[in-house]
Amino acid sequence: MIDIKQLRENPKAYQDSANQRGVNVNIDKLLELDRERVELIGRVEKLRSELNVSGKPNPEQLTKLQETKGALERLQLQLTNTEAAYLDLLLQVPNLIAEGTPEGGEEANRTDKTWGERRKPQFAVVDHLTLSQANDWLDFERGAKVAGSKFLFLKGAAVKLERAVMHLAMDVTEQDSFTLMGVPHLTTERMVAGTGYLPRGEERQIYKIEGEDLNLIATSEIPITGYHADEIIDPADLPLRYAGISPSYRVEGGAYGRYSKGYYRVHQFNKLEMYVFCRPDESEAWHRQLLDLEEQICRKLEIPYRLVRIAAGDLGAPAYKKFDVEYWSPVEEKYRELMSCSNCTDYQSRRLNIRIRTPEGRTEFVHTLNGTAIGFSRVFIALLENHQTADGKVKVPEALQPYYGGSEL
RNA sequence: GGAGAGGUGGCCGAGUGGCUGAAGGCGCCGCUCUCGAAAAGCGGUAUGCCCGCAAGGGUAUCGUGGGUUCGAAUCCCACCCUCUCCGCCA
Repeated sequence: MIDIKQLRENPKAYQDSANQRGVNVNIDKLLELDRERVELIGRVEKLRSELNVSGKPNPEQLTKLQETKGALERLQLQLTNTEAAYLDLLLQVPNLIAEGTPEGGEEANRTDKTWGERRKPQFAVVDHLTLSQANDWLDFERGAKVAGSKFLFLKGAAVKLERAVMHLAMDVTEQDSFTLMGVPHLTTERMVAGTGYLPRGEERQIYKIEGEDLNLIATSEIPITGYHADEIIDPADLPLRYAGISPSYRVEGGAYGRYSKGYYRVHQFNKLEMYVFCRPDESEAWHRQLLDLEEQICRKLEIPYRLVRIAAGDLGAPAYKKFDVEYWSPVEEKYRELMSCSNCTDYQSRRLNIRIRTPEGRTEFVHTLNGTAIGFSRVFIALLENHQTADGKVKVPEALQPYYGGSEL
């Protein structure tokens, strides 16, 4: 959610943001509803103050009060309707866009940095699906039998590799003062929407439990954001850093195609997610820090990568500024998404009411940021493709060997 | 899942229809006293929204949502959560 006061002052910035993101929102309509709402609030509260008399009224006064009450009820109904329409629209307004964000869609994403040697092996690198099936690491057929397509069983060395990679990343984040978190894997709709995910509708990414206000999380970002919902945090406790480990459940409706084969896009994968609550003036610095940690993890795993600044049209509603880390795929001969890292400023904290008390005694919304430490499905692909040997083995990167307990799989 | 008890401000805790945003205490912040501190005394100490340049005013909030009433923390209904006991269970 955005700040209506800021929107009143600078409606154009919000309309521009929506337009650039390709979000269809009518800011003028919102402002109109806002004016209507304020006017109604004024009238409703005036009537209320007339009703707020204490003591026993005489019969004459009683008649008058009953009339006022009737008028209030009619106005109140109007206000409720206006307020609902207003809120509905307000919640659709995306965050502002950071300065320096490339305009345009995905094609406008800008590479900011490239690291690592892209391998050009003498042999044909086998894709992860073929290699995994040959070694019985991933079983999609039985995954489909048990739960449907895009579900899988992870087996043997793949399970050990997952444990090792997670453990390594947990150590990296913990050394940087992140508190490791196990989280509820189901949350209420308020938490889903508050984090900026759409719990229903066409674009829905979230599985819902029938008959209950519970949804499977698409990332631990959702319960972690909710962790501090409705709290006023002592600024001395900031930044609050968490690394949440959990499965991510995603509907991925219709998102098939050539590049989403195998483990790349599935309904469930395990993830370690970094999350920061910080003071508004520090979010820019924390964004860089999160990105740096993501790079550290890639380097330890010896995965060649590049940093991409996400263009306006490719930004989700909560993100003010976003980078992706993309791994080099020798199979596809291109870079593909591995991690992402967003500064959501006060978009999520407003929705979930997470504030600090300033030294002047005022309250202010915190800023929130998130970044992938490990999304195992894609890390698995990146490792298999980049550390494959001519004889169809996979070399374990040096930093990972102590965690894995071996040098190849 | 069943039975019972309960949910009031940062915390404890009064309050069963009318001036109660809410007694009292603790904590916290200021001031007085002191060389300083403690103690004591005095004062202050929720959040959202609306109007206002401001001072200030208005309104809402006593788990949540509805209802009764001129008026609800107090009465009624539904739901949520916590505690105790029973059942079930990794």
